[in-house]
Amino acid sequence: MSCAFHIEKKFGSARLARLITPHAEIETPVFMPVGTVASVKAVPQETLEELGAQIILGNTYHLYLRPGVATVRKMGGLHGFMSWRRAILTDSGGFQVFSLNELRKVNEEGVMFRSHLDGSSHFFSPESAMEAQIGLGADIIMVFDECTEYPADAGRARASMEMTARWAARSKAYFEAHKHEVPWNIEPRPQRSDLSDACGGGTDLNGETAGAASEPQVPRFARNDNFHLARDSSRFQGQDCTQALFGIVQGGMDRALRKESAERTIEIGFPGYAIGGLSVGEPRELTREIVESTLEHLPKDKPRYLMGVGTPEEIVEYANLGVDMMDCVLPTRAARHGLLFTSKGKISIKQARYAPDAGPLDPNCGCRVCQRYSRAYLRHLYASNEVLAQVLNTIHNLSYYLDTMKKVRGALASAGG
RNA sequence: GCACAGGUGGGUGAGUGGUUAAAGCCAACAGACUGUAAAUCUGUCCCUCCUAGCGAGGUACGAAGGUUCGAAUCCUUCCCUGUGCA
Repeated sequence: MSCAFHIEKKFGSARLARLITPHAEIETPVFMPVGTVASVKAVPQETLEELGAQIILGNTYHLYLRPGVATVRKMGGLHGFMSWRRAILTDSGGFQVFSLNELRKVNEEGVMFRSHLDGSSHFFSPESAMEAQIGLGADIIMVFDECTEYPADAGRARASMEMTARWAARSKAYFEAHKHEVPWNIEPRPQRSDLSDACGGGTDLNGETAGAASEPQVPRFARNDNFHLARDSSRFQGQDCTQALFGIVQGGMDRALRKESAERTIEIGFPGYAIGGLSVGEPRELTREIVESTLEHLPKDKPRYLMGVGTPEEIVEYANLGVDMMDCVLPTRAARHGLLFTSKGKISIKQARYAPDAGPLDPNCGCRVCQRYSRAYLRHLYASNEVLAQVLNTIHNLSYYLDTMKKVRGALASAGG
C-alpha cells in the first residue's frame, strides 16, 4: 500500500476524507503550499506547521539542478534535508516542460532542458524523473507529463495527451521496479526498540539520541508534533510502505480528449489522479468547465488532485466539485508582490491609502499577522523593501488559504446534520 | 573680495548647437500574478485640450538678455552652491 484514501463523508460532489501517506495523515480537501526548491518562500517550516500545512510541494526539476538528488538522498530525502516531518509531494518537472519553453526541447524519449541556472543541458525522461523523485523521497510523486500549452489546436492537444499517456506508463513501470529505493528504505537508521518501523527508518519523530552518532547529517525532529507518521499507525503496520505515484490527466481544453486521457490513465492504474494542464492562461470559466467534466471520469474512491489552482474562491469551488487536493503558487507569490487575500477581497498593501491605516489586514483573520500588525506597518514594510514584508505577507496569505480549506472541511463535516 | 568647480523635471544624474518634454536609475502611483527562471513583470509619472493619437497647444534645463534657421548646450550680466586662498 503506497497510500490509503478513506472517504469519511460525501456532500453533493464534495468529499471529506483522510489521505494516509508514509509521513502523515492528511485531511482533505487540502490546500498544499508550494515549496519549489525545498522552501515555501519566506516561511520557515515551524511556521508552516503552526499554520496547519499538512503537505507541501517540492519540485523535481529545481531540486535536481540544485542541490542535486544525491545530496538530498544522503540527508534522508527531502524530509530530512529540509526538516519537514509532515507529508511532501513532488512535481515531476512536467510543468517545467511548459513553463521553460524557451529552454527545452521535447521528443518522445523525454525533454532536453537547458538549466536556467548555468545553461547546462539536462535530459529528463519518465524514467529519470522517477529516479529523481524516488531519491527525493516525497510521500506522493507525480508521473512525468507534458503540461500542454494554451491555446493548443486539436492535433497538438491530442498528440500531447497521447505522449503524456505513454510517459505515464513508462513512469509507472520504472517506479514499480524501483519504488523500494526511497531514502527511508535503502539507508535504514539503526533499529530502535521503541519504534515499530514498517518503513525502515529515515525520519525519526521521537528524536532521541540513538543513531545520532552514526548518522549525524540527518536532522532530528522536534518532539511535540501532533502529526504522526502514518506508517506507524495501525493502518500501515506490516504493509508495503512506499511512495504513492499519481497519474496526470491532460487533454487541453477538449472534453473528449480529457475523457480519453482519464480513461487511459486509469487503465494504467494509480492510487491517485491529477488534473493537469489547467491554469495555463485559459479563461477561468473554461477551467471550471474542464475540471467539472474531467472529474466525472475519475474514480470516486481515489484522491483527485487539481494541479496549480487557484484563487481562494476557486479552491472552495473546486473542493465543492469534488477535488481533494490543490496547490498553487498564488498565495506565496502574490504575497511577495504585495497582494493579500482577505475575507473582504484582495488588498494591494502597497497602496497609499493604507499608509495611515491602523487597522488589521483582515479583521476576520486569526493569523499572527492580523492579530499583531497594522496595515500601516505592513504597507511600510513593503514600501521599504523589507524582507519582513515578504515573511508576514506570505504567512497571512497561506494562513488565509489554509483556513479557507479548513472551513470547507468543517462545513463538510457538519453538512446535512 | 579673488580663483577654480558647479547650478537639468520629486531625488540622483546623462545630455555640451538640430527626431530633447529631455536617457538611465531611484522614489511615487496604478495594474498583473494560478503544478514558481517571479522580493518579479507592465504601465503612468510638467500642464491643458480633444476625434485619445508614436494627437494639438503651452510651459521647462538658476535668472535676464543676446548669437543662430534652430539653444539645456555658444556669448554677456546677475543670482546661488561647493572648495581653496585672502
